[in-house]
Amino acid sequence: MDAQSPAISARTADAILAAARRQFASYGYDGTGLRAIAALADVNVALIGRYFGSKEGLFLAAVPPKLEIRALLGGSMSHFGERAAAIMDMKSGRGFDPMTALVRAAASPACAPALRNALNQQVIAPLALRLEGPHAEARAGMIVSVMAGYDMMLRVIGIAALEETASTERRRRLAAMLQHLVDEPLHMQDAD
Amino acid sequence: MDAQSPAISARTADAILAAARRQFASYGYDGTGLRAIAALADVNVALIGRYFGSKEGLFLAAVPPKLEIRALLGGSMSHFGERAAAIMDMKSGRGFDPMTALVRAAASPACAPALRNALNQQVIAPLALRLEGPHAEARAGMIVSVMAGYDMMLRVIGIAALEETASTERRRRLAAMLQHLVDEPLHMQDAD
DNA sequence: TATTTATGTAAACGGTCGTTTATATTTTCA
DNA sequence: TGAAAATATAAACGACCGTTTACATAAATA
Repeated sequence: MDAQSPAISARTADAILAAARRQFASYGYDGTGLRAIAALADVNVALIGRYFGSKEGLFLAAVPPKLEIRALLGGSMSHFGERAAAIMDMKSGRGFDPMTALVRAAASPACAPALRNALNQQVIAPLALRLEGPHAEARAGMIVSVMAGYDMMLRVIGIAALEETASTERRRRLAAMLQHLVDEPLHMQDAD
Repeated sequence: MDAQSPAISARTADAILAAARRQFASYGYDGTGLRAIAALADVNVALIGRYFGSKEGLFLAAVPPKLEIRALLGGSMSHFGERAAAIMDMKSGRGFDPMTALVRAAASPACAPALRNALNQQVIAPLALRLEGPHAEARAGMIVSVMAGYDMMLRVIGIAALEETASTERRRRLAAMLQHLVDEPLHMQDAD
């Protein structure tokens, strides 16, 4: 086989990817060690190097492809806020949450460029296509900002004011924020 | 002198604190090395240990005390959104920005608890006191979420959709988000 | 000046990290 | 079966980290 593309066992690669997603989402990029990923995947550390080249390569293969907003775009945009807020609230502790992984890894210089590109192409651009009215891209960016900030305060830092608020109350408020950005052209008609 | 409280030179301590703030805000907690801080402060590395005990001790002394919202609370709450958005937009590359430091450090387990406490006591609580109507704490938490998310997307990740939007346009949109949360009781009267 | 106190410095320690090298085991298939 | 390819492993490397120790200088004080 070609020396630059190592022998691949799909099962092993998937195990590594799954373990990496869990660790990156829980401990961020810097806080995650390759040995911990390998142990979780029940695999030797050196395999990570062979399969993904480097820690950065593994991160790029694991996290950015999972950043997408398609699940939120099914349905009418007049209920986008509710839909998005419901999904943001549903997150199970078990599964891998790409938004939390994004928030936890964003500060690492090795990740930021890839996350920026993935956000632009897989989230902001498709979302903007669904937004009517002017400044669609900017409003899409702002929608992502609100969701990321919410995730950061609720799950990464753990602000009591959010944690102790009833889930339905939190959802309603988040939904209003997001829907406001979707409907901005309507509001602007009776402003300045 | 007491063995537990080391000899202190206020000038040196301040130099270390200033350098630490710059580094933490630029590179996050994990991405900042004590040797880099020492070099920037023109000081020996060992002094950091003597003055602040540990890296975590230095961070706690440098960043959390700077997290406060007092500057935003001067004036009527009916213009809080505009005021906050203007200040968030004004950030110079030179100075130390505690909000960016927060976003960059939030993922590190050594920081999150202290940041949570500082946010609660120095930002959310005083802000909630100024909010009229129900759910003041939850709304204050949401206001902080929006500001942090905005900072993260604009400055830490660098989303083009926000960067390339005119500053006045960005400000207006952020201001509307924040003011919506301040005025929520008014909106709720003609909702459900 | 002599002695103590305050402050700063240099060097090393133990540990963890990402990565690499060299070797072993399993699988494929002619 | 036997050679070749694919896959996995163990061990080590060098670099950086936060921290500590032992020592040096400067300031203060008696």
